[in-house]
Amino acid sequence: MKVRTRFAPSPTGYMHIGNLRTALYEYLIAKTNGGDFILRIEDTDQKRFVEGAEEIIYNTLKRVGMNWDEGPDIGGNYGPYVQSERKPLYAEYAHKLVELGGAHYCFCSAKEADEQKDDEQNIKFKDPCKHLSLEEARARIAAGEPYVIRQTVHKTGTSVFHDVVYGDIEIDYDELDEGVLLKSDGFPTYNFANVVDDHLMEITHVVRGNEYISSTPKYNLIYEDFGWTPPVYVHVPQVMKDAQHKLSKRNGDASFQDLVAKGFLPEAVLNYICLLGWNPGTDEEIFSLEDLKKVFKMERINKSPAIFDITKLTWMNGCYIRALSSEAFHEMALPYYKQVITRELNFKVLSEVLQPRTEVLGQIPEEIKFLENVADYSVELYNNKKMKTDPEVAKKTLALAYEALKEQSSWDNDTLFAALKALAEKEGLKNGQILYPVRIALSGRETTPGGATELAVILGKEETLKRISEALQKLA
RNA sequence: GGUCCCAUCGUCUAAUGGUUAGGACACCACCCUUUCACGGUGGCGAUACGAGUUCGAAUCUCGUUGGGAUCACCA
Repeated sequence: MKVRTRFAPSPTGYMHIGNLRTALYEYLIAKTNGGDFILRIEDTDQKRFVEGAEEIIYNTLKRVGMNWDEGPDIGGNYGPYVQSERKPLYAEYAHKLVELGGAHYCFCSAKEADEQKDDEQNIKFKDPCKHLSLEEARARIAAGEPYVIRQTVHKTGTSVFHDVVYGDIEIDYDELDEGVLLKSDGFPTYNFANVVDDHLMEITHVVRGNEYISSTPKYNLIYEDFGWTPPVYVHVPQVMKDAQHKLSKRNGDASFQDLVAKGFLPEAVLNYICLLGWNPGTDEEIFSLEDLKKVFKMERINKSPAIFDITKLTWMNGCYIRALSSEAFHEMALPYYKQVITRELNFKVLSEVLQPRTEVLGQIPEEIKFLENVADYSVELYNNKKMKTDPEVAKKTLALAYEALKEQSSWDNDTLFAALKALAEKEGLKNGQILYPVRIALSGRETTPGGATELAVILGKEETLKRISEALQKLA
């Protein structure tokens, strides 16, 4: 049987990290088994629908290269792939389930049911409608009375099911509540739509967060009552913000699109989240989606929750940035340059200097804004013990450097560095006594991406000489 | 509260009864070096606790503690 997995998000306007990781695992389980990955939109809750949310889902999956084989936009043999378009189907199956004894009509209001139950005291809603005869129930429906269809838990004892990650799980049937399957607006709940669709779409592996573990026996009961075969279950642990809280939009935690907006590369984010709760069993950590298709094994998914660590993602993003071709990096970095730079610079050299130093693209503007303007700085900066410089030394060496640089006709790093090095030798100075002050003069900062001569190349001859003479005035 | 699940360095994790408990991030030190970074070398640092089974336990069993999930006409 062909492996088929599905990613079934509800369009609530946001793709969070845990969701994306679930999608990744679903994709990989399909692709490592030569199967199909299906996209299904679960929009049965009309109140939560967010305009444009579907687009975010499509764009995110496309951005990371997880192409779906069937879905709302491209169709397939098991459509439609949007649950609101499948509405009549659920009603049909729900009524059928009533006939099969797996569900019953209920005329109680949501409020009535809610008032009866008590979580603390473990009191469940006991539906009086359960005892209505089918004829009576149908008569009331025919009379126009609003109703829902509730699941009937008709078994006792212990339900056992197997999960790829968690092993065998046992839950007593009397723990199961008889939840609503078909709402009074005619839409199914997740609990029902999910089972019907997974069956009709021939989904073989259901991958979802482990918060569904406790309701899985209810779903299995539905499969059983219909005479259908349940899927293989792969419940995955939560992705946490810290030991107590899971990542969520409410906490203001970063979504995939937030991370990308901050300058994280989609490939790096995907690589990182894959390793949250899964590992290949080797020491390797850097994996492209193509690599993962070769090494992923669902049996190696962990049971315990994993905390999302932005520091490690940042490191990994740096790895991806360094692995970029210099052209690719340059192109990606350019928009960030433009945020703070209006003057003409040697951007090509700037990119060469920045690439090994950049971990997140969003850091770039802050790192380079001194190239646009030198912020006011204290002459104390010229004090550096290791370089054996102070404002007095700087005054002298900057003047020498000015003259030496003024005479240079070719303006590249090797030439400039050789010239200043030769100057130091000639004057009996340490390299640093010239280079350090020049770097301060050009940047006004204690540390900079690149050294003195690299900054000079980036700034160009005219601006370099201008900044050195301004520094000399400051030191005078 | 009932039920279910989880528990190795700060974090992500490896070790499917026998390892000086391994790797990665972070941190620290040193090397490289025109500052910073990159790169290299090294260091710090964990089996939650208590019993049991066993020649031998991070690993199996039980208990304790801690955490999480679930108990919607949300998914």
